Amino acid sequence: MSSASASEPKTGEILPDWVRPIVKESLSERAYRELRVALMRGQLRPDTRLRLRPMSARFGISATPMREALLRLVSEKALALDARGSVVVPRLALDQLLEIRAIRTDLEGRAAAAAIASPAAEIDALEAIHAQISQCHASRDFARAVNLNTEFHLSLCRLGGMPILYEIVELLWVRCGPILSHLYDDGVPDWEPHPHRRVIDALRHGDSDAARDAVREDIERGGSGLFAHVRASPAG
Amino acid sequence: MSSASASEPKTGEILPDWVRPIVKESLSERAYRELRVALMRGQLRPDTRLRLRPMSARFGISATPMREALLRLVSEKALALDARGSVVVPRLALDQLLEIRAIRTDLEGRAAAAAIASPAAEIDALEAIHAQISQCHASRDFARAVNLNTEFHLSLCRLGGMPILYEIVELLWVRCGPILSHLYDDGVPDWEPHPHRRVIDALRHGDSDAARDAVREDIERGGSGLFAHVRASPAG
DNA sequence: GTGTGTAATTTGTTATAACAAATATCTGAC
DNA sequence: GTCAGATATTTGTTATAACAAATTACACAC
Repeated sequence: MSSASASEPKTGEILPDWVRPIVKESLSERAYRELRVALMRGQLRPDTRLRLRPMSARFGISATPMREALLRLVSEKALALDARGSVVVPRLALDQLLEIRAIRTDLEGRAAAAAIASPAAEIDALEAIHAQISQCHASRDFARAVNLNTEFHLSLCRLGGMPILYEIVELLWVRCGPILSHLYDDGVPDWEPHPHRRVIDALRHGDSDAARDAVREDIERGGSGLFAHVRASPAG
Repeated sequence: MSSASASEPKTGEILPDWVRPIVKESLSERAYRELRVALMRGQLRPDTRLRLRPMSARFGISATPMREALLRLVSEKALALDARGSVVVPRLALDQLLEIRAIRTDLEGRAAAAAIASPAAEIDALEAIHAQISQCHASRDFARAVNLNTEFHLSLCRLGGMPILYEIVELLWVRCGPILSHLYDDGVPDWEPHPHRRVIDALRHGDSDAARDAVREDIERGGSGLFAHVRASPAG
């Protein structure tokens, strides 16, 4: 799927938008995709067991494509296998959360630096997302703020024009999905200016170093609410 | 598999070494692993088609686990699907090779910096690998040099103690596997001192910045032989 | 009540079969 | 020889069944 899939409309379409590439999606891919967005939206709680046959019944498909979808997410480590071989929603360990943050620092930082080449319209779109985030903060709609924050980071990452890097980062976000809903458990940070704003300004000024540093700071200082929902790392 | 698998013996084992954790490996996992090492060793040429039933016959298993193994490698982008849905060994595009190199710069650099905490024995092991590489250069055994070079980088990466980062980097190496055998097509670089050596020295001195910079330089200056075997990047 | 054994069910895994679409092979006309 | 068309085979996909191992349910003793 991937590169030929619906992920990147990208090229300026002349055709009316009901003309879209025929994507013949297999049953396993559809199940995969649905489970993936459910994960990213925090709709699957850690330790939830996803048994094969009940799941395939819920999706109205047979065991074979269901298993393919589940195993694919396992291979991406968005899901995991317990001792029995059952698929479960994994619980992040502290080590893992810290490591993911460090990797995101590198990769999202690089993407942000590369994003200074973006057309102004794309930067405007980024700013629009952040404006919505600010609104959600004001109205204390944290559930939506979480999803918008994810969208901000992934959109920025996409602007970097590095598809391989983007997919890696996206996988890292999926892995954090099950605990992302607790992002604001510590309350709304009162940074002034908000790092997102600094990113946007840096992009507008073509300052790649500033863009990189701003994202890095956003990653490093944010997300404190997640740590409470993380498993103490195993002894080893 | 991964975290519970055989990848990390790690903890100082007291038990005799014939006592090893019983790994009940499913048929699909075995096929997956074999294909993966074949890829990493460059034994599968780009554009090779891996048809489902012939492959399952070759492995002596049925189509179901064979398909699982193939689709898993597809999801890791170590393999790809052509228009027909057949699994093929992908041909890297120039953009992709450049992007992989950039990402490796970040991630292997971070791992190298983190590796300064490694015990001396591990650094010795790294040095031993590089010594073998030098021997291969002298005897012009490039096939082995390629594999040893991979081993050097992955071992260094493992020393960083960041398992998530390690797996990402390993996937990037697998993706380069099919063209890796051409690493020395441009001849043996006559860098003095070899960046590997600078890495080792930096680790011994606990100089994380130097370690990071040395790996980065190794990545950025090396691998020129690969570019001839890369597909011109698609227009978009 | 608590425990213990057995039976029934459910689990993941693998093999096999059915299906449509695509590919390959063959046949025959010219 | 070349080309057209029909047939046969092979392709990926999905469903179903068979299997062993694990889990659960349940009945019965104490």
